[in-house]
Amino acid sequence: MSDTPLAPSPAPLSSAPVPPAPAPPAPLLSGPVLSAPLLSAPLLSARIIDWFASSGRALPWREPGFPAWGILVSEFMLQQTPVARVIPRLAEWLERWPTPGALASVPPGEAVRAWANLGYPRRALWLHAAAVTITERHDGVVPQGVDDLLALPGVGDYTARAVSVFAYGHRHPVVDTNTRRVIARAIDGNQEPAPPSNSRDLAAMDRLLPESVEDARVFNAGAMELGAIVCTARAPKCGECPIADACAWRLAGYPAYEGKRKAVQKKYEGSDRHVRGLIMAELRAAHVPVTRAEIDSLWPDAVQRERALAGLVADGLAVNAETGYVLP
DNA sequence: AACACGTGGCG
DNA sequence: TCGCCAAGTGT
Repeated sequence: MSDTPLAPSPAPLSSAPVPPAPAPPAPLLSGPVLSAPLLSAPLLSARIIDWFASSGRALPWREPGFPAWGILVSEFMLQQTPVARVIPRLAEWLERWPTPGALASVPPGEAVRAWANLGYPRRALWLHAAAVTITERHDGVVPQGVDDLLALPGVGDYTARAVSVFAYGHRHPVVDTNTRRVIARAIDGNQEPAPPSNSRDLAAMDRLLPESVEDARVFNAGAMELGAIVCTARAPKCGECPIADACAWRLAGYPAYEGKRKAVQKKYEGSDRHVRGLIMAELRAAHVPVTRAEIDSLWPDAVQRERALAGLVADGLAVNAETGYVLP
């Protein structure tokens, strides 16, 4: 299946993802990029809401009655970690620590250990610290307001809004990387969004947000879901998209992205992050202090090794005990 | 604003 | 194979 005689191969303008399967659309717009949706906002949101009801995934945190604490934990775990890897860890976590108070009562290192290989272990530390704050300052109840949530460590603008909306049903725009891509394509006619700008992105989402509190919640989730499983970064499935006929990017003929490229992710192999990861894996696995000798055996370059270890200590992820290093 | 920060799966 | 990407946050 290596030869594709049918491939039209029209001079690749860039390395941009090939326009989705059902090749370029029928009528191309000749004019400039649109500044408003072709579909009225209510019509567009209704399409996404209906599509979400029929095609959205049944994820744990979408189950009726899923606790606010569970939503908060899931949002922490989902920061830069794929859904499939989060699901089993989340279940374990909530079984062990069903409330913020339960988590707050154990040392932070326990949270880091249970975080396992989800990546970015500082999130486990932040989640533990958030549980402590919730326990001490909010009577053990996850706060509902965006400002209170924002004050928690590790909770930024996305997570604060997501919890307020998905756990409590408040009406706010929620913008994540998926939503940004959907808006960039469907509304702005661009393959990729411009670099994130909080005020701009929230305003854009706010213009589409249904008035009804319940519709707004579902629309927020639906826009994210659409970006996650249909309007994907690499090979969007426009054939499955509920708003394909109104998509500005599609109607413009899938122009390649022109704007600023997002910084290329630095190579992981051999990086400081790599070394930190090796040390953290060792600390998680050990139930007695990890000796210097053991740490030294993890990575040959002493300078880089020390930098990584010092960084972990500075971040509070490792503690220098009498006989070696331990989780906090 | 640009970068650091883990880990693994997929095309 | 290897670069891109994944429900971001903090500095």
